[in-house]
Amino acid sequence: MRIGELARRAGTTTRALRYYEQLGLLPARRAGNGYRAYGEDDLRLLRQIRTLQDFGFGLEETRPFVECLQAGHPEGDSCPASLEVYRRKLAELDECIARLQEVRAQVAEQFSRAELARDELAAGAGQAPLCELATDWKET
Amino acid sequence: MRIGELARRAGTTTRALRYYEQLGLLPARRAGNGYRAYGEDDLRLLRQIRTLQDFGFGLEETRPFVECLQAGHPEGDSCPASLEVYRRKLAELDECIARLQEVRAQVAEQFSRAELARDELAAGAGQAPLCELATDWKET
DNA sequence: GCTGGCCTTGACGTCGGCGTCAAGGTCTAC
DNA sequence: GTAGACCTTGACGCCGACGTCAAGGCCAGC
Repeated sequence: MRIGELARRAGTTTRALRYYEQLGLLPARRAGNGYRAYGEDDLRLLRQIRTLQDFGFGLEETRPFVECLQAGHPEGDSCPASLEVYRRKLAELDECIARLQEVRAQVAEQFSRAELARDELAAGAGQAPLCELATDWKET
Repeated sequence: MRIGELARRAGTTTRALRYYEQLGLLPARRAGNGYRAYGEDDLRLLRQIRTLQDFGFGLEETRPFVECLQAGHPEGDSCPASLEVYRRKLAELDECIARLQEVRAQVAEQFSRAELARDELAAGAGQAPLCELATDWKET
């Protein structure tokens, strides 16, 4: 299988595959004419990479999984190094989610405060004077 | 006030200030010698920028707030455009948090599945045969 | 033999928010 | 007059994961 077909079957681009090879992540054999030659195993490696990328893993973080598959293990996460990456990622996600939630709370607070201030200004420009007049009328 | 002092007082760098000016975000008057000259108002603008940046706002997203202050409003979020940015940001944050939580759940699932598989392999190498032998013993 | 579709390497561009260096001007204090 | 602390502009570097273009090689079908 040549690079174009592999890219199509994995739903990615030839440029990405060349980039992975450059990183040593997905090395390719070469045909006699210099073309990259891939097998079905490479499709598995590539799918592993893409799956993890969809989870937000950086390419370097996918390396243990790829190497695990290359070593002949049944799954990319059958190796301790992969499990360690899972653990680190979970901690990272928890921290990130917590930070975002805190930020969300602060932005929401600023937002409602600003809206309140706006409403008070609007009230001050119309309602309050009218009320004063109204009370004046009642008292007169 | 010159650029160095403003940077120190706002807890940022001169490079950042020059960059903001380049974006037209924080324009500076010039002294006779060509040095940038800032006032206390500029410190307020800058603090507004930094606060929003800490919330994860991009520089372009801070622009409505800065322009609002420059227009003489009491707060950076006293203008409709700023409130709109708040709203967009809240929606963005919600979406981002939701996506991360979904990813977290999927990674956690993969992780526990992988750990289970590992434990079963470990068991398969020792415990399971022992159990079979144990039942054999009972039945024999 | 020629068109068209594949492939090759190399190299520069992208996005954001600056960091960092270079070469030089300005002002103050001694 | 000179050291040193500030300032100026300009330009390249960085991070990650590629996109995009250029110039050229390989191969199948007509």
